[in-house]
Amino acid sequence: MAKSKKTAEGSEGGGAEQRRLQMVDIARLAGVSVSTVSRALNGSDLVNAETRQRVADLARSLNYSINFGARNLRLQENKTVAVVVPFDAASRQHISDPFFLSIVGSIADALTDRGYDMLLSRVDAERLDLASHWFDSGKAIGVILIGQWRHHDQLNEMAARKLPLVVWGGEMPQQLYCSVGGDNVLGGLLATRHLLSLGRRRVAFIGDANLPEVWLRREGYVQALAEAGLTADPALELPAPFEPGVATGVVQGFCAARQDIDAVVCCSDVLALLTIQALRASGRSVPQDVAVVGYDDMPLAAYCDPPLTTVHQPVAEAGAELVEALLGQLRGERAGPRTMPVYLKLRQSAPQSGA
Amino acid sequence: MAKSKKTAEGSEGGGAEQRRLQMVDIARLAGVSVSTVSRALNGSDLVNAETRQRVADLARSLNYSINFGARNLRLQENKTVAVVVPFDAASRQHISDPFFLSIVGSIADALTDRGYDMLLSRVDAERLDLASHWFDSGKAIGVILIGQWRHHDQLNEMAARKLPLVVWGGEMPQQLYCSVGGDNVLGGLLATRHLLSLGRRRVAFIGDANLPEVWLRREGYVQALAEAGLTADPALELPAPFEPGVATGVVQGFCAARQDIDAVVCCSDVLALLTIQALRASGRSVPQDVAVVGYDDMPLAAYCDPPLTTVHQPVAEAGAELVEALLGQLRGERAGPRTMPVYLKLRQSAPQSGA
DNA sequence: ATGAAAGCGCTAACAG
DNA sequence: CTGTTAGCGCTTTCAT
Repeated sequence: MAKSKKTAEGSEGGGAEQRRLQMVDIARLAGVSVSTVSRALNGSDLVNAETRQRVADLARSLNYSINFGARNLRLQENKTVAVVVPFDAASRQHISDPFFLSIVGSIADALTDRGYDMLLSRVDAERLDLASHWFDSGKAIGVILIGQWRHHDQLNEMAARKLPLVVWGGEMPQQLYCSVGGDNVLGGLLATRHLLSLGRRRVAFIGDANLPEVWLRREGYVQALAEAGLTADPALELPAPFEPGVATGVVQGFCAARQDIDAVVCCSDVLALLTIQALRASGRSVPQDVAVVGYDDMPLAAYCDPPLTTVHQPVAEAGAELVEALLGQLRGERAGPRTMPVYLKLRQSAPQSGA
Repeated sequence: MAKSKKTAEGSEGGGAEQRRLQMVDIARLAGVSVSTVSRALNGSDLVNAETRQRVADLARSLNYSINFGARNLRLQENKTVAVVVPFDAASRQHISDPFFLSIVGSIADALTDRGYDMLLSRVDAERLDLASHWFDSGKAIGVILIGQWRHHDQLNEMAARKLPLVVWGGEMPQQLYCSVGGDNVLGGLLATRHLLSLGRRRVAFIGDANLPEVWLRREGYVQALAEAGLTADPALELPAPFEPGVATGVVQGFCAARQDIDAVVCCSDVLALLTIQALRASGRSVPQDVAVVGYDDMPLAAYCDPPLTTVHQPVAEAGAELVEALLGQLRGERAGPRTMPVYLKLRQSAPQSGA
């Protein structure tokens, strides 16, 4: 408000705490015009090598860095990508699932490697469409959304509006947006098939099939059951959400009620952990009485009690895939959804039959 | 490069996929000047209420959002904060410790609540000073750094350069920068005192005391030992880093070599997990033979094997504290370091004596 | 109550 | 090779 001092606060005094250095300053000091400084700093060969060096040195010694806001405005360019993590509005649960956090880290690396900045934010999982704000406002050139949640429809609509968008999640029929994700059907299949190979026959499935990824995993689950001549029993399915706060009670109730199950496929490692606790609370041991398979293979999965047998998701590669998909889209490429391989990591919660 | 089409691509055709809507567009459609649109959208009462409404409606129906780059440039203002997570250059370990990730989530919430954006990035832990780039380049109004690591000196220098900076970490003597952190001395004290109260006498300490936070925790460790009439035995201290990749081998070697220890204070929950694994590998049980206390109380600490007794850090409050400290600094307040209380969360890895 | 014009820090024609 | 000039999209005096 009250800061209209234009040119003042020069180089004389000792208290230049405030104004940020800009091109005109280094231009003056170097005795050239701002254009020359601009060119020099951008390594243009239109400027004398000696001058270029002098300007560069001066800039470095003064610790000058360019004002990207101005540069971007002028160039109509932007190197920022918005990464948006949905949160559960009801519980207002924070970003906390280790898997989502890992994906974010992976994206951060991929963006950094390519010279992009990452704007991280959260959005109400019921209003995924609000994520387009980052693009609309020019703050980001595109959006990477972590998870589809319950709003496939909103995502399709965003894609229809030509929002540069990539979503971590499963590939659904008639999908307009670009998704990148693990092979969920395969994951569900491998997990279930393994449990059946252990001789288990009452295999429960824990996860909210309203979410595309879970729906697909359930497809794999059903398919594996069919291979073994079994059909899915609705009584063995529990639509628990990913948020531990909400899931805990639900899972406890389920485990206490279903004393007949001998195996569980969980849709995240955190759910698997909760399930194991609930099973023990109801007097059963894991894996002896009930074998449990998790999903994600989070970094800590190997250090749980017992170490989790789980479906490994390709987190390390995920970041690069998501970023490449987005940049490809911006280059005008018509990138379709991408499904990445997953595999079953065997540990103690559902060990190899011999173990 | 090849996009100099100025005014064209108007309202006629059907293929207006490209150019982003701007004030001049809605001005034209509303039949007013851009100044009026600007004022209307900013709720200035200099504009006729009816006009203001009409403009607002039009903007909303067209899904217009303002270009913040331009706005910020004009207003010399910026609502973006850089959050920087150091990474280990040697191992190129990703952001992965659950504790750091939790802190980031907490900061994200705090910033969102206050209407700020968060730019997330990583920096080489040996060159923390590079984090100032976000400020220097005008991309962010300040920097929140997660952890002090080995470069207290660089942080002091950054603060001396008047960089708006807040660091998660411990309070060190002669510190020029603003830090916010848990009470590390107290944490170390509580952990050690508890183990001693269990009758343990050979208490190891695992953590790299070159890091200020660890150094302070060790102070508490030494203090608790002194209370019990003991002195720290250098042979019981292991300077293991936080990165699991590097730490694993070091911890295994230590546990195999030191068969005499009966308790361990670890400087993170992940280190505690690694330690427990290593102890078991060398034939000892936890907590019977060796009791283990972790640090952080990460979300999964309760679900490990065994559930971890650990020093609880105030993650949920941390975000707000860090953000407030930074904003205070920007308002010119001379905010000193802030130390937040911690407490010991008792679980099975070092249970209450009765258990 | 509204419009015209200037300018935030930078880049890119366009002249020299 | 270098300087002058115009303008990115917006806000804000200054005139109406």
